[in-house]
Parts: sequence; structure tokens; C-alpha cells
Amino acid sequence: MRLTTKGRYAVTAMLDLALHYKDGPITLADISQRQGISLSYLEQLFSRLRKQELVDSTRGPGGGYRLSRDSHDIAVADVITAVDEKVETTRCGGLSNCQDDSQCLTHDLWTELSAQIHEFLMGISLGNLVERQGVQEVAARQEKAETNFGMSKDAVANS
Amino acid sequence: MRLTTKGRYAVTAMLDLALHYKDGPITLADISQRQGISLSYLEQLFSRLRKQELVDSTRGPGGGYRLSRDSHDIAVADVITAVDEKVETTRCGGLSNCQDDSQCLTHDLWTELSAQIHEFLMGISLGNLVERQGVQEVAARQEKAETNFGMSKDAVANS
DNA sequence: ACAAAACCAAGCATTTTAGTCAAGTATTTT
DNA sequence: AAAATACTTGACTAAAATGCTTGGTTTTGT
Repeated sequence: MRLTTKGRYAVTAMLDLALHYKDGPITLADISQRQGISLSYLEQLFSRLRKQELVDSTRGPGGGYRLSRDSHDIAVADVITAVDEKVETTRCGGLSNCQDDSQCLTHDLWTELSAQIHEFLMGISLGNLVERQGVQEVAARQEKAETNFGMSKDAVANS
Repeated sequence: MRLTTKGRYAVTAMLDLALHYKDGPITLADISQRQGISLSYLEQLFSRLRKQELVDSTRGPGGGYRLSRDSHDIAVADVITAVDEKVETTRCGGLSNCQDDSQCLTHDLWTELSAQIHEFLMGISLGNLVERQGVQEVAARQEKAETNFGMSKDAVANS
């Protein structure tokens, strides 16, 4: 389990979906605009999220993405592992004979550590995050900005 | 808090120090040999570990590095933050106006998440790791290899 | 038909990672 | 004092990851 900005982007986007669940399918363009993530990058991320069946997609006008299940049933860990392809960064590769025909100190240690972090992130769902105060506040501000300044859309697109 | 292989190398090296604490100062050459990490890379890592006062160094023949305090008083989080210079990967930089003059959804969320992971890793000390079974076993194997095959030292150095 | 959307894929610029290399400086044993 | 050993510093590099761009193709509601 790695924690990178890629995972953060994915979690943010999924959180956006969770926040706007009641609005029906959400387009990537909407997410791009609200969260300031490029459309193409979102496409890449959602390709994986869809393969992991974390989201459902609808094509055509009025289409978009929706969470595949209740936000409380999607863990942050699910989202992160979906977009972070697990590169085996151990020298060992799949085997565990990276050193003197035995596995290195690193191997066991990091595997265990990683498992515990994973477990921790499994305990936090998108639903949990939506309920948090800070998230609510920012989301409200984003909605407001959206309705008040129609021009900001183009301003962002042109920058 | 980022989790990369760099942090893993650092934790591994520190764990090696913890395991050989009783042997007096440990040279980086020893760690390099036992853990299969290049000497120069270790030098970089230990430069930071020393600046964070996680290790004490002794120069001259017979010198080397030692944990600056008991292994139970050094958290895994300490080691990782020491070597992972905190790059502000948020668009916001120091400010929090990355989007529409307000902070993005990401900001609060990831800060909080990151804090929790940090807290978690603060709860695991090098001492804890040393006590684990798997670590003991690998360490024993490494010691054995060291005493049995004196030639492996040169073999590694020449490769 | 047309436009809005998802989907797909190649490729690019930049940054980060994981190291190496080279040339030091400092300490201690002899 | 000399040599051995240890640490420091900074430049450099190959490979990977990041985030984006471009240029499509399908699918579908109107």
C-alpha cells in the first residue's frame, strides 16, 4: 500500500461522487471543474475505479459516474488500491530470496506494516469522510461558487 | 506522510542498528552488506537521520553509528519523516487557496488522514519490531551467513 | 442527425526515486 | 606523522511516476 498524490486525487474524486450522489450520474467534467483535476487524468483514474467496480458508468448525454454502492461500503483503502497498481518494489520480486537465498529484513517488516496501514484505511469509508465537518464546509463552498459564478468555469478552462 | 521505498530502506537500516545495538558502533559498510543497500545511499539516509538526532555517530577506526536512544523510544514514524523531506505536494503550497480562493476538498481530508497514519506509525517503535518473530528469524539467518561465509563480503563488494 | 458524454491509447514534459561517483574532511591507531 | 578508517558533500544519472495533452471511438438521449 503506497500513499501518493494519485491516491489522493482518486479519493477526492470519489468523495465528490459521494457528496453528489443524490444528483444522479456525475460527469467527469463536473468533478474536473469542482476539484481542479484535469479531465484526462480523471479518465485514467476512473478507468481503474470502474474495473474495480467501485463506480458504475452511464454513457451518452445525461450520463456520468455513480458510486456502485453505498458510500459507507467503500473504504478509502479500496479506492487507493484501485488506482495504485501494486508495483513490487522489493528486490525480491515475487520470490523472497533477495539476499543470500533468504528473504531480507525488509520483506517481512514492510509487508506487516503495510498490512496494518491497509487495515486502518479499510476502517475509513467514503461515508465517514462525508460526515466530517471540514468536508461539509468545503463542499458547501464549492456548490456556492458553482452557482454564483458561472464564468469561473471558463476562467478555469482557459488558464 | 508518504510511504515509499526510501522510508523502508531507512527503517530497515535503523532496525539493523537496533538489532546490533550491543555490538557498539555499527559501520554503514556492515549495514550495506547485511541489508543489501548501497553504501552511498546509506550515507545520504544517515545524514538525515543524524540531523534528526535519531542516531549518534563516532568517527575514526572502530567508529560507526548507534541509535541515539533506546529502540523503544524511536518510532517508525520518526524514521520515515526524517528521510522523507516533506514536499508540499498540494497545489496550495503553503497557502490554502488552491481553488476559488478556498481550500480544496483534498486539503483537509488528506491532512487529517495523513495525521492519523502518522499517529499509527508513532505507535510502533523499532523496539517493537525487534521483538517480532519474523524479524528475529531473518536476523539470525543474516548473522549466520555472516560468520559462515567470510568470502561473501568481497563477493558483494566486487559485484 | 447531433451533441453529450463515456471510453481508449499514444505520447510528452516534468519531477521524483533510488542510487552512483568523486572528492573531500575528520578521527584515531600505530 | 602517516595510514587506516570513518563520515560529508555535492554533482550526476537511469528509471519510474505524475499529470497532462491530443486525438480519437463509441454510445445514447434529444
